[in-house]
Amino acid sequence: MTMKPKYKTKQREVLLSYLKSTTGSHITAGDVCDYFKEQGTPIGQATVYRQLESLVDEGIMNKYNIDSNTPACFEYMGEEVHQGEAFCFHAKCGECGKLIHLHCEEILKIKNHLLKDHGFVLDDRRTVFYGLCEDCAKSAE
Amino acid sequence: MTMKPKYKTKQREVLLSYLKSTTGSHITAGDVCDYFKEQGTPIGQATVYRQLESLVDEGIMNKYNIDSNTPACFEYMGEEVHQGEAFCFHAKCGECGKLIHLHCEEILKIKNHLLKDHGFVLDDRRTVFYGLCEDCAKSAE
DNA sequence: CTAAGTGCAAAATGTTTGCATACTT
DNA sequence: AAGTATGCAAACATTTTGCACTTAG
Repeated sequence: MTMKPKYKTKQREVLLSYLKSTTGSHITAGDVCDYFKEQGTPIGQATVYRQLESLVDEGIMNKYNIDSNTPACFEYMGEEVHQGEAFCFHAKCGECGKLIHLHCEEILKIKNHLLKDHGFVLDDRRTVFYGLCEDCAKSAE
Repeated sequence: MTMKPKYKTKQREVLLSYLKSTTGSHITAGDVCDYFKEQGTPIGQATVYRQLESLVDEGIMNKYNIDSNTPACFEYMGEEVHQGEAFCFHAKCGECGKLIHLHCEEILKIKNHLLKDHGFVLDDRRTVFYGLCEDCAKSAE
């Protein structure tokens, strides 16, 4: 577990506040950099990347790797401790790129199955289901 | 669907034959390039990437994006037509990198659930479950 | 005062592209 | 002959790193 002490810097504070404001949607490191640049208070990209990485370690942010060659997606998860209670899966449409949040109980079954029958501890926050959303599935066929 | 006519070139043949020999494991584009270089019969990396991409479109190979900043993983799926019948999910250990193949029926339930309740057509071949394998889960705690 | 964070510019990586040449059909 | 594929090198985009400097504890 990467859990070194954390300094409360101005950048981290401002970042965190902005990230919180994006709750429910997804942003890339680039988006974050752009935002602060436009605000006239730019933050070094190295800092953005490093903070984002820390926040993922801390469980405050989630990181999704949709495709190689596509920037990683981050999502604010809240600063409370998530002890395996909160769960949130994502389904990503490979066609239009839409990202669907799945909070339903059904999904938990698969988690239990993986654990019991495969000894595999599923990480809700890092798993993405790929496929086609309703709209794209229709127009595809 | 990207399905242009395909020429039967020497590179494609040799590639396909090698890829077939890797059935059951995973390789990166770099691995493929290295292999042929070592064999003394190098293939241009552009060709490797382009063929790999075609093969994915054709359903002969699968592509997995484990992490950004990590090369994409490819897996040989066979040249027979897979019409939604064959299914194969993967669980990836975020710790040791082990990749587990899941062929069990249980997993199909989630596919149906996503379809019925979310209108989402799950792509078996592109979805990867992230988490911890049995061994790593143990040593982690 | 020490450890950690910042920011810049420079690597590093993986993947894609332009283009002239060679091969398939 | 027409349409693809190949391969090289250059281009790209994202992410990481080295290093001197600043800041938090």
